[in-house]
Amino acid sequence: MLASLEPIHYLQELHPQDPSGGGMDLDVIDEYLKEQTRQNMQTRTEEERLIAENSWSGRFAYEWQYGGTVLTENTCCEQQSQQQQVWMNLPSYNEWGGECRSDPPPCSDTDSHSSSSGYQEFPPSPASHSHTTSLSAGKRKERLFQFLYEMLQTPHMRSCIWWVQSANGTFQFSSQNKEKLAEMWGKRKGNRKTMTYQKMARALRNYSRTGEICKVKRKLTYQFNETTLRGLQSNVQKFTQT
DNA sequence: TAAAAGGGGAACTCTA
DNA sequence: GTAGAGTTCCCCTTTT
Repeated sequence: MLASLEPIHYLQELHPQDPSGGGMDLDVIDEYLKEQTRQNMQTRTEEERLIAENSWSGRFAYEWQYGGTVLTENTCCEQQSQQQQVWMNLPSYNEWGGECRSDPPPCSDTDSHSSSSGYQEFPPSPASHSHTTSLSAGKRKERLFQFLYEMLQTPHMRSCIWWVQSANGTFQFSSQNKEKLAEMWGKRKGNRKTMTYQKMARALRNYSRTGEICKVKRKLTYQFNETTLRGLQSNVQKFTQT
């Protein structure tokens, strides 16, 4: 499903480098991309419009759990104008390949295996802003799998994390940029110390006990279970309907 | 063989 | 006070 909306060649054309390759200076790229993103908001490419067929205007998948009182009108509007989150067309349930597998099929069909060098710290600001706002409002905290799902729906994050098979919820971290993603998670949570991939992976392993996410026998690859994925998808649908 | 990744126990923090 | 959800540390094993 997503694969059809997000042909590999699209990404290859946009960002011909390997997502995990490079060893680039992320801070520099970060700054650069922030600037680029601001500009791109106004001049999105035709390809981006295609991929954003089900464009979603800036709300996060997890917000429903906050009871819908997450954002002030101001922050919400700010986000929408700053960040047109691209919302992928997600799979129907019958495409699910079963429960979490420990031995996934070869990923020749990696549907959004990013070639993006377009790392951008996400979100441009809403995370810390809306998140703290929501927390102070006494709502549930954002959970790691929600954060990861959000990142997976963010095209600019494809240098850090991407779908291997969106249809069954399989995703992969970039070996180059996984630490950056972990840092973002740590910042969003407001941790005292810097979050590392190792620590984030520890949290991910805890998910295997609850079954929300399980490890796949492939390097840096994990998989949402059906229920989790369904929940995350339906959250978004609720938002798009309201 | 070394480095990277994966794994898990256990104590700890933070928040609802 | 309690439970949930991580976070942090540490050490070991497996894979590349």
